[in-house]
Amino acid sequence: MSENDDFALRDFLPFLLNQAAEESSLAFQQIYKDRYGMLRTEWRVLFHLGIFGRMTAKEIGQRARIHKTKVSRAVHKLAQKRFVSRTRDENDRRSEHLELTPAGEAAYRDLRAVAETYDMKLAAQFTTGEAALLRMMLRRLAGME
Amino acid sequence: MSENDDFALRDFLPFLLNQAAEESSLAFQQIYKDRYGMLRTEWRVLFHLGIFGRMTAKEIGQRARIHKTKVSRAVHKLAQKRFVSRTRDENDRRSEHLELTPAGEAAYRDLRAVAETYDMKLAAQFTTGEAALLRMMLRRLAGME
DNA sequence: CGGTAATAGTTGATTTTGTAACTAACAAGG
DNA sequence: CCTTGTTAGTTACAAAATCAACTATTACCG
Repeated sequence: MSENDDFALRDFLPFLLNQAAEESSLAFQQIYKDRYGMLRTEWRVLFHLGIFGRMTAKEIGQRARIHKTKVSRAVHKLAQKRFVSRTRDENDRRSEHLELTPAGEAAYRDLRAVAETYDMKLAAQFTTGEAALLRMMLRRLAGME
Repeated sequence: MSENDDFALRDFLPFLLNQAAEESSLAFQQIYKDRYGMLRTEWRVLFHLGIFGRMTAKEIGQRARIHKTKVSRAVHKLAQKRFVSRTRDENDRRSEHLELTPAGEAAYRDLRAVAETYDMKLAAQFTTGEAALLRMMLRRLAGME
């Protein structure tokens, strides 16, 4: 039997990253799910529109690295909830521009406030320098440089 | 419209952690999927048995924070593949002890070697000290201290 | 003991995701 | 124009995750 190998699962980065991601998403997930019945992709789309303003589904997918079918379904649900409006591009009628409605804006602002507080709480476990380094390293690992 | 807010999605830790986790898991996932037809939970269970030796489904779930239905299904598939053997506990016949078969051992050793190499490659993006700090911070975020 | 509660693990129904194929619109070359 | 190729987005079907209910067994307590 190969017990006590020197390989430590608790140090394996993909494992560790997943555990940290799951754990740190939990409480925030609960909020956007309970308050607005949203899924992960939905709040991401909502935030993208809240931060960058009007954009197309494709642009969102590229920025957030979300597959187009996921974006499509998220946009559909957000539109059902009257959080986003969709208007066809008159020059290229394949694509449509997405924008937050006032209700969507309100939800975004609410969740953004929650996110800010939440993020600060997470980061407070470290020194300012450590937290900055962490974000930098995560961006590099995510290929978001 | 609320464009250009000071909130930056690319710095939001739950988002960042998820992106890093997904990106860094991708290539490794491809390997255990292609070579052994495994899912994420399956290789996790395999690794737990490989590292810690004989244990029950419940223990695995607790250590890895995986829900019991996920563990149950993963164990089922690993047993189908003849990678784990199951033997009932004679004192408490509700639970059963799981153990890697020789074939399971082989798969574990193979994947462990891949994981080690892969982890080193990921960590090589940083200095030794940075990498150690990263793992420490991730463990803290994951509640694995 | 006997009945209720707790535990290990499984199964089934519902939701969500992933993959591939599809529609509609535009582009480019002949 | 017309054929072929590309692009934005949707839909259909299969795979997987989630949640609740279930079985079998053991523990607790009057």
